[in-house]
This record gives sequence, structure tokens and C-alpha cells, in this order.
Amino acid sequence: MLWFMLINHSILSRAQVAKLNINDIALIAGVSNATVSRAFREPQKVSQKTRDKVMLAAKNVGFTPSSLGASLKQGRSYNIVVLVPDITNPYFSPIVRAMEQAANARGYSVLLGDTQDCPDRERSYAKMVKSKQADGIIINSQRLPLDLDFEQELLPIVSTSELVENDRIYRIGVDNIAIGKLATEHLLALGHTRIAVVSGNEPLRSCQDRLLGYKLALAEANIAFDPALVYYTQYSTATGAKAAEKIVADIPNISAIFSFGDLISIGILHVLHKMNYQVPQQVSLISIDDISLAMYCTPPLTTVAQPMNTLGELSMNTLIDLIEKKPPERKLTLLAHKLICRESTGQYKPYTR
Amino acid sequence: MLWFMLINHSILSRAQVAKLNINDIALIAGVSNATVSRAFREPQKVSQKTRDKVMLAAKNVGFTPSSLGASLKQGRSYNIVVLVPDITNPYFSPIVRAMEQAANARGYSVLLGDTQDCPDRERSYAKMVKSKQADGIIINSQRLPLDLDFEQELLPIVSTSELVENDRIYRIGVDNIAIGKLATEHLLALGHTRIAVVSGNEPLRSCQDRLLGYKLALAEANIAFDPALVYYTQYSTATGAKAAEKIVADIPNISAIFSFGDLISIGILHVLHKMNYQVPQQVSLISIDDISLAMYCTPPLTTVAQPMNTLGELSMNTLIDLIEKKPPERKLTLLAHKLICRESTGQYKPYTR
DNA sequence: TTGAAAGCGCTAACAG
DNA sequence: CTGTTAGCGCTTTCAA
Repeated sequence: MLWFMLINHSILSRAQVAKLNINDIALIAGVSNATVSRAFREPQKVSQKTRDKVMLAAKNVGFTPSSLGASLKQGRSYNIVVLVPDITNPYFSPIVRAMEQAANARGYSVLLGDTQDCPDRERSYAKMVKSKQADGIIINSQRLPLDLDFEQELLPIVSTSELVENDRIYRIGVDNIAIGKLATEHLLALGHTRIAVVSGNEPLRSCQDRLLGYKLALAEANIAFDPALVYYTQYSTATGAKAAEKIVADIPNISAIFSFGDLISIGILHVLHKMNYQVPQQVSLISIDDISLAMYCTPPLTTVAQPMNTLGELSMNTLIDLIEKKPPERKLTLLAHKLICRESTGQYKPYTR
Repeated sequence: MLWFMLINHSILSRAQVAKLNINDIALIAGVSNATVSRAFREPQKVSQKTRDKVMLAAKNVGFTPSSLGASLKQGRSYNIVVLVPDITNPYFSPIVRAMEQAANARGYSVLLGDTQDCPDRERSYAKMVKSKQADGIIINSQRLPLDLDFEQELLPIVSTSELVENDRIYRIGVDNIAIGKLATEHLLALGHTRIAVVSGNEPLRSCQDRLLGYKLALAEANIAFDPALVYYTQYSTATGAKAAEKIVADIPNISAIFSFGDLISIGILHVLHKMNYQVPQQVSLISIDDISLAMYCTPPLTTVAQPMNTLGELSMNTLIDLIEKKPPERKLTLLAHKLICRESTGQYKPYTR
């Protein structure tokens, strides 16, 4: 098939047409490049007739303005880096999805950085905002790419985790102390007094806070805190399973477990089943997150829901406000959590195995 | 605190320093802009001494080259659009993770497009490669953004699903017919003869192929295909649960179910438990994918594993090869699948409820 | 409402 | 090994 385009007395192949720029369109349409630019970006500033001419010319040769030139001129890429430790984790994926939605609604795109918790990769993604490949960054992990420019508030950054106290950075999060307390109180109210804890990595701020909440609830109930009841692991199913094996070995008559994440709970549930423990008849299990699969577990998980969607949406909008120089009033926003009572927790009964 | 920088007899504030470009660095280092560029991009082409001078100057003022200028000049953004219907789906998230990894390894970044199966969003993401915001696109869904330029092979595109036959587009996938056949044969070998099917959306090519495989296996076993045994739903847990409710209502003594996705199976499992069906003692359940949670289900799922990691890695590398003009030899690559026998399937036993 | 013209920051010939 | 120079494609004053 023959394909060509006649422009200004010369014949262009399809491949050449693909390379046309705004000046070529101006030529074809018989207007200036500025007018073509306006026709695309601020159509209302161009007369109907001129606009039609431009659009027709563009359509004929299949022209779409390159965003590269615009980005360079404006010094903005309209990309935003979103950092997660693992996109595969059902706690993070809805957050990222909400961020992508919110970004799109405001004309931005998401550069996904799955860092696997690797500081090198975090740093290299952070560099993208220094090098203008992105206009800002959202961190969904506990570590900050330690670059002064972010702290100096020269580069837009938002974090969805508490990190170490850092008043210079905008943060959206939840009240992990309250969450830890709430979950513990639920178990306490059911009559459980010896509650094993399966925490994520010890150094994580969120884990420390949740444990603090646990201790607070215990103290209010006049129950001594027993460090031997807390097991540190990772936020994953496999490691949760391992922790459960340790627990049942250490404390065969354990009546309640509080894990710091649904993913961990799924591993625990798996082991408990294998060992023929009845949940919740013999062991109660509560956790945090309310990932989408929590309600489909056997039994459905009682858990403290985190507002993943709001978290994603709000933090993205906060970042974009920052980028667009509409700084939000508050540096730290705490979102509401909620206890979801399902079937993995039940009344304490003295043990009869 | 006072912060300033003395350059060429003028005092610069920290904010001004952030705006320095390659020419300023050249000035400070006493070399040309070209040399600065080389020092960063091809250090081996610059003498040790000059390189040190440049790097020192850059470090002193915290300079990082802007990728915007480079992109414009080179006509490449080093971004790649990855389209998924839903990043929250545990089938897609490992694929995306693998893609991100592979992209990074070759100096590219991933622009995540969570399309929610919405054609408008697919189209708007596809436009990003026309507008050079991205250098190529990978489609993980069954629909193609119908833009001629992709078909004409002017724009780099790779698909991980079979779509409608399209020889012009590079595709990486699995042999869904063989997968459907394999799963069915497993059930058949266990003595099951009435096998209910829970498929995803009927129009999906992958579903049609899997069903075809099911029919093939049945035919080879001389069992007549009964259309009443196939239930169409979505690839989700909630809809899988609904399908299961219909099945047990329609066929209370069903002995085997073949669902087209682990996510569906989790919903089915949930309902089966609620209805007090024993899996696999009374009903066997097999599916496809082997998502990470499949082994932690109660009981652990027998399933045909899909090579999500390889799928992601290979398709990303194929796309980048395309972008870098090293066209791969084959247009269609089929990856190996594997039956993973766990505990959700068992020998057929006549029904005693 | 439209046009002319000056860059945005970088790269890549080409020349030395 | 290093410097000069001409753009890449677009936006944006400023002037008409």
C-alpha cells in the first residue's frame, strides 16, 4: 500500500509524518507555532475557526504534541514517584491504586518504584525528582531517602508512614498506638489474658507504636506485660507461619494471638489449622489492615481496618498541592481506623485439648 | 543559618543553586558544557583530572543533571507504560513487579496504568507513548488501545495476553488450551466425571481457550460436554463466591469444580466451608495461577501455576529490545505452566451427605 | 486573537 | 581528550 502526505510541496512517508512537530503543523495550518500550542493547551484562547484549522491539520498527519518539549520548557514532568516496599503486598497495592487514581484525576502519572526495601533503589528513585524526571515523591516505607534537599523542603515529598519524628515532612498515617490498643482491648473484653503478639520487624515505628498500644491496654486491665509473648517477624505470610509454629511450641495452650498484619494472620491460620487448633473456639486471632481477602479467610478475620484508599488518595493530593505551591495547612494527618469483628475471635474458654 | 554560594563573583542562595544547569557547572569547573555532560554520561571519555574537577563542582552546589533536557534532545523518556486492569489483583501484581525490576535493570522506569478495565483510561495511557512521555507500552489486558500507529509497528508495544489473533504485535503468554486440558485431566484422573467450571468473563480469549482445553480433555475421556456445568463470572473472589452459591444450589452433589483463577477459588472455598462441604473429601477444587496465597488456603489449592515472574521479565525485555531496535525473532512466545498438586483435590467418592 | 522570537537544559556532531 | 555550536519541541512574554 502506498502511503504519503503532501505538505508544502514535498512528499512525506508515514514514518516522516510521525516526526512532525508543532512548527510543521503551524505551516500546514497556515498559522504560527504559538497558535498551534494554544489550540492544544488553551483552546478557549483561540478562535473557533483557527482552532478547527489547526486540529484538522493535526488530525490529517496524526500529530500529537510531544510532552518532552513542554516538560523542558515548564520544568515539570507531571510524573510522581510512588515508592513501595512490595507492590505484591495486598496492603500496599490498594494504596498505590488509589494514588494512581488521584494522580490521574489531576493530570499526573505514577512512576512505580517497587524497592524491595532496598536503600539503593530508594535513593535512585529519589534522584528522579532531583533530576526532574518526576515532580515529587511519596514514600510508603519506613525509611527516608536521606537527601537534604527533601528535608530543606526544596523537593516535594509526602510519607504515609510515621518514620522517625520529622516535622519537616508532610505525613498521612494512622494512629498505630490506638490501633494496637483497640485490638488488644477487643481480646481482653473476650476474657483473654495471655495474648501472644506477632509483630513485624522490631525497628519499624509502626510496630513499636502498635506494641505500645498493646502494653497500654494491658496496663489498664492490670495485666503484666510479658516480653516472652512477643514474636518479631516480617510482614509476610511465610514468616507469619513460622512465628505461629514457634508460638504453639512455646505456649501450647495459647488462647489469643494479635498479629500486626492480615498477611501474617493468614500464615498463622494456616499453621493453626495444620496443628488442629480450632479458631476461634480454641485460639482467637486478631490483626490489622483488613486486606480484601480478610473476609474470605477460614474463618473470616477479625481485624482493625486501615483506610488504604483514603490514605492513597489524600497523600497523593497532598503531594500535588505541594508541587503546585498550595501547601496544605497540617503537616501530619491521622486517618480513622475501625474494628471489623468477624469470626476469628471468640470468648475465652479454659483449655481442653 | 546563612547559606550561600560564591560563584563567578556572585552570591547565590540555596534556592538559586537548585536551579543551576550544566553550563553553570562548566563555568565553575572551568570546562565546557560538553565536558560536563560527558563526565556524567560517559566518564571514561574524560580524563581523571577533569572528571574530578567537574564532579567536585557539581557536588559543591548539589547539581544533578536534568533528564528533561536529555530526553528532549534524545527523543526518549526512558519511561514505559505498564497497563493492568487492577494492580490489586495478586495475579497482576507479581507481573508488574517483575516488569519494574527488568525495566530498572536496563535503565527504564515504569509508569503504572491501573485502568480498571476502562477503555478511556487505556487510550489515554496509550497516548503517552505517542506524546513521547513513554517510549513504549505493555498491555496486560485483553483489549488493545485501538491506535493504528501501534499496529503499523511505529510505536513499541507488547502484550501479555492473547487478544484476538494479531500477528503484528509481540505477545508473551501461556498456552491456555493446554492449561485447561491439564487441569481437567487431573480431575478426570481422580475419577470425577461431572466437573463444574467457573470461568471469567465469557468474551475473554483466555477463558475461551481454557474452556476449549476442558472440552478437549472431556472428549478424550468420552464424556459429553454439558454447557449447564459452566458458570461465567469475573476474576474476583466476591463473584467467585456467588458462582459457588449457584453451583451448590443447582447441583448439590457436585464433586468437582474447576475455576479459572485462584482468586475465584478463594471465594468458592469460602462458600463451600459455609455450606459445610468438605474439600477435598466431598468436592475437589482446582484452579489456575498459583498466586502467592494459594498455598496458604484451607486447604491449600491445587492449581496450574502461571509463570508470572518470567512473563513480566520477558515481556519487559522484549519491549525494551523493540525500543532499542533489536527486534526479537519471534512474535509470539508461549511460556511453560505447571500443575501444582496440593490438597484441594482428591479421589472421587460417591456422595453421602 | 495572533505572531515573532527567545530560550528551557541537554547532547552530539564536528573540529581541534 | 576537550570545546564550539546547533538544535531537540515546546511555551511564553511581548508586541501587533
